[in-house]
Amino acid sequence: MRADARRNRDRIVEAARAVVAERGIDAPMELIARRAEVGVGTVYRRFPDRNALIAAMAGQYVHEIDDALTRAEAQEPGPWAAVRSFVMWSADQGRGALAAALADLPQELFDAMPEFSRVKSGMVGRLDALVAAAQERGDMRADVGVADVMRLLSLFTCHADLPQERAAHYLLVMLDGMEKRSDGAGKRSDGAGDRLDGAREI
Amino acid sequence: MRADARRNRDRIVEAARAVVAERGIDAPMELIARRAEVGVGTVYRRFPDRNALIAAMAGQYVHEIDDALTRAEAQEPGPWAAVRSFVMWSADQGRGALAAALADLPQELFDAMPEFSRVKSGMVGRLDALVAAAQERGDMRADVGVADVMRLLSLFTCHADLPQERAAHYLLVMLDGMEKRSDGAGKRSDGAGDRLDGAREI
DNA sequence: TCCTAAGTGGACGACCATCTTCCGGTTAGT
DNA sequence: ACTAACCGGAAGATGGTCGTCCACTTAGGA
Repeated sequence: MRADARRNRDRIVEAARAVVAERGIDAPMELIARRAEVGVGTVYRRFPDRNALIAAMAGQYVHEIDDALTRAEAQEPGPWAAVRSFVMWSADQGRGALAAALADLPQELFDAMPEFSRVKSGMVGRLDALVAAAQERGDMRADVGVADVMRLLSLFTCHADLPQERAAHYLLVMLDGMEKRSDGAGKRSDGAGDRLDGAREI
Repeated sequence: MRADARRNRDRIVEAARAVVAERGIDAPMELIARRAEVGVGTVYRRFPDRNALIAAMAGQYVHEIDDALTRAEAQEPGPWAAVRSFVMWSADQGRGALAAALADLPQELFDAMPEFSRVKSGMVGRLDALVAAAQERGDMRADVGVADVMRLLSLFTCHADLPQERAAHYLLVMLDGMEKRSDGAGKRSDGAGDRLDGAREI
């Protein structure tokens, strides 16, 4: 493969990520090509069809997330700190928007990417373990689960019209709300804060 | 207008609301017709084109919201209670999803509905006054504004995959977080809760 | 430098989803 | 019983996206 071709391939995957993040999973190929500063023909030379491109992009993305989780596990002092750090990393740079877009992949395409689902479910499992450990240690409220963490993550980051730093603030507030406090400040005036039940359902 | 025609007209508007809420502003006419249990022809007999239907639906919707706000103002004991009540009413029955869908109306259509924008901005103004009053009285944190209220509302209610009662819980937690507490419990461990700045920008 | 395999852009035909029209058959209400 | 109003849904018109094709360009070895 020629050097310029390699370069273009990378730019295309990069562009696909950006465009899918902001226009959803159905973003037209031409938009992706244009963002990569490349003709449509070039895209189709590298990827047999649209699905192949999406698959390549999703594969790269899920690995990136997986690595981030590994880093958080290794570098943070404890499970709760790791969860926090991972969540904030995910909220960065519109990664949440991409996740949300990928969430409505056609089932057919999803099935065609066994590795994607493998890495993804492994990652979710590890995050789940982290949450459980944090709760075990008493660092985190017991009535929220991975499902809540993931949901808030996608909620706060999948809207292009929500300024990024604002999303980060909301997330910090929510994370803060999930933290267990020993001073009793966690008691809410109308008990609403205690009704985050039904967690753990993935 | 014959009685059955009148009945069908209402069902069509109702169907449009439901379908737009769950499929977005670009939902196909046939889906709306089918939901109303009516042929496409019937829809076009009542509304000259797609835009006319959307406009009728949006007009009805904005008035409904306006009325709800009026009710909240009248029936609740104070401004903060009114805000809470209005927010929770809005979160009900997928109204947030509809609001989100209407948020990306084509500008052209938006301009063609002067009444819609009039009622809407009047409503936002009144809500703003309510928030200001609540803050004046010391019932609500001073560092959040209507913008935050509206954003959270749409955030939590515009996702079909977020179970409704879960969205309501999150909202309650957030509303609770906006409430001013005199016992000092509002002080958060890392100060994140104090960084909700930039409010009031509509 | 020259040569050529590899690469490139973008016009274009095929295809599909949706809008809107139209008309033969049905029905509410007098 | 009569008819003006109404109904459903087939079908033409339209617009947008996919993927192909080919004339032109370029990287990189001889």
